[in-house]
Amino acid sequence: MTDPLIQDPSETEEAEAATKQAVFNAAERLFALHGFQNVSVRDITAEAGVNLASVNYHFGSKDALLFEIFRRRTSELNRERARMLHEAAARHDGKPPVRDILEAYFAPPLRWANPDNDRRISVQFIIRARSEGTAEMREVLRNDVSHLERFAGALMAARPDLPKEDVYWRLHFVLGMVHNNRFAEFDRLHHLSGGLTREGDVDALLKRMLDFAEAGFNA
Amino acid sequence: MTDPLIQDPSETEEAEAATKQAVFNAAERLFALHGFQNVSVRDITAEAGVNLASVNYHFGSKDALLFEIFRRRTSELNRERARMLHEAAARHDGKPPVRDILEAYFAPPLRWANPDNDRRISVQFIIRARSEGTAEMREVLRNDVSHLERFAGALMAARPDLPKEDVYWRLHFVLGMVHNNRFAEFDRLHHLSGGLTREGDVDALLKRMLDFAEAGFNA
DNA sequence: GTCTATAGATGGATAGAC
DNA sequence: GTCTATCCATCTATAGAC
Repeated sequence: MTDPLIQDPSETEEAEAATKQAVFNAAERLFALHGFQNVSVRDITAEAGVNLASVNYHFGSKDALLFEIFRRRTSELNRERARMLHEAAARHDGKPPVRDILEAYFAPPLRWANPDNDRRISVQFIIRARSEGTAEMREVLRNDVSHLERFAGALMAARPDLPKEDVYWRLHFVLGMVHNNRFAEFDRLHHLSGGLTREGDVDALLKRMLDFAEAGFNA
Repeated sequence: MTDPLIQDPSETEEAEAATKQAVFNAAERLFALHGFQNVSVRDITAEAGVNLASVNYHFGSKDALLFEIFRRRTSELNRERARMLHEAAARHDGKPPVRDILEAYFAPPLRWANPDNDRRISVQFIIRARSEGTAEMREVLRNDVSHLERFAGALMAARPDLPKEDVYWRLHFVLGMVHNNRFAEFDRLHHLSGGLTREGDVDALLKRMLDFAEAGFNA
């Protein structure tokens, strides 16, 4: 690399990585805010400040870009949940109580959604993927139940007296609570309550969710 | 109307109404199953067995058709909920308990979703509208909180000891439980539970939801 | 690698014949 | 009122110049 005409490869890689990352971030943000079908490749490249062909060059296609964002974010989120569940198990001789299990599921997306957290937008992206995702993404969601199985198993161990059928249904209700935490729903609630509710206080929201879900689960 | 060449106007009106109704039904079904953006005017007219121009002739535009379905179905659903809430109040001297209030909110969409009910698809349409709706529809949802205010007020009367802020948050959690009742989520739950859960039994599902929500609300 | 220009496909809307 | 043919806008993807 003594030839001054040859650009430092690390610089080239960094520039390439920077463009790719700019596209990734802009796409995640726009998809999360406006929905998958309402955002065009032109919108993304304009937001990222790169040329129109960048999406296809770096990701292959719009759908492939969407899928890569989806895969990375769900993977990161579920890993964090699994880690918290593991820690809860370690604290309780392998048998954590219901509330600790639910906290391992609730806390990661709530922390991400903190107003001063960079990942705030990622939560909205993931929630949107659940209802607007492509067939490919829904297939992944449908088949990748492994992380949910860990939580279902932990709940059954915590409440061995409860029929498994009941555990699954109550888990379904708990999931509904999480998936409903969208910007639009918070806005509506804020409007309805005359400004009483403030979703910015994630610690308070986590406690509210846990109080409700724990009581419901142990009904 | 003695001239046999003049068609009976009621027949004409019926034919027109039949075409319009066919478009309405096909659109509701396709939108509910595949999402708003994934269904074209061509898909709708093909499904309805009418010509391509029918949508614009009878409804003005694709968006206007979408909005008309949305308006009619949400109106019908909320009227049924209001009626049940009114009946619950009549049964309890104007102060129904939490469980009866929640039942008035839960029961109508669950009854509609019964497998042998024609309105089964309408519930899915409404749920989809909440996340995929146009700006116009979301604006209606945001502003038309009147029916939710009735339920919030009833809950506050049932639990005057509870801070209003808590009532709103718990109502938010309850709404999440309802909005999560989609085909895709039921499929996923069915897959996860190894077939233990059967959402076809709406009476059993209503009881499960009420047990969970009542306990959560009274936590 | 970047960017422009454009191909190729799709969809909403409409004119005009019947 | 119905239906066909078509216009026009938009979008993804890509070829080719630099």
